[in-house]
Amino acid sequence: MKSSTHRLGDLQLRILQSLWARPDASVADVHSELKPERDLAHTTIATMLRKMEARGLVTHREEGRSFLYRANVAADEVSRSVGNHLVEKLFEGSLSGAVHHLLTTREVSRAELEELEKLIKEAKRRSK
Amino acid sequence: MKSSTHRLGDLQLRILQSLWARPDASVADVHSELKPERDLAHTTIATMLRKMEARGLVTHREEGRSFLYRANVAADEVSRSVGNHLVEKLFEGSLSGAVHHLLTTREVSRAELEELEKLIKEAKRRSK
DNA sequence: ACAGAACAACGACCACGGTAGTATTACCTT
DNA sequence: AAGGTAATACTACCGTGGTCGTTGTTCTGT
Repeated sequence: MKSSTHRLGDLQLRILQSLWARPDASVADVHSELKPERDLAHTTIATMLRKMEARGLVTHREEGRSFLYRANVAADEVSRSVGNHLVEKLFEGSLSGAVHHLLTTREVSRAELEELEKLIKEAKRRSK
Repeated sequence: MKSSTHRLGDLQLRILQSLWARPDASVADVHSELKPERDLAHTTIATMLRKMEARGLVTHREEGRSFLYRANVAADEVSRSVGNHLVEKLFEGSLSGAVHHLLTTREVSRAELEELEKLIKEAKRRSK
């Protein structure tokens, strides 16, 4: 729905993922969750969230003296947008080209291959 | 091999694609090829190429009074890097998650599905 | 020989992701 | 009441993608 949900920085994406996992999250919540992987200042998270709110990615409501942030874009929406953009730009819209590349350049377990086969069978059935 | 080939802007990627299609290309070549889709100034391409050279993405050699640019990163390398980065960040490393998302949110033709099945069979055989 | 085209070099500017320090305010504890 | 604590607001800064204009140089056509 929203325009250009694709260009998202790594931190923004990570913050969104943190928000998707819960109904609400304060700055401190997000900060402490990200602490192990990225040792950022509290204010960095706060600033980022404010910037993200300005772009419509999140919203907040007041709860006492804290803000509780909530994601304003769905995980589906973002992955669709980013994924499509990638396939479009990198593989000229060819899905099989994209998948082929993923298959040949990554380690793919047997289980994952089986899973993929199932997915494709299902897609075929659906498109029937 | 090179560090962080992943973060590439749209224009940079487009320029690389243009370079991959030929052995050498002058600024004018790239500019005229991109003209229909993006009406950019000649200097924009030149500046971008210079910046990209500073980052090791391309190289140039002098040919008379023009520069002939050549891609210094392989197409494979870039798509692998970008693709992996995406799967990592967006689907926590799950390839099937990524493919699943692509399958369910895009229009996929029957022919493409067949193509995918073939790819998977091949991958299974190879991993045997 | 001179005007103009072609081209690289350089600098400028904007947007934005990322990062954080400082200021301010409000609350809590002793 | 005072001092510490926790929270947001504001400002600033850097890197970089993207976009050009200007300038200087060199080549070329008449």
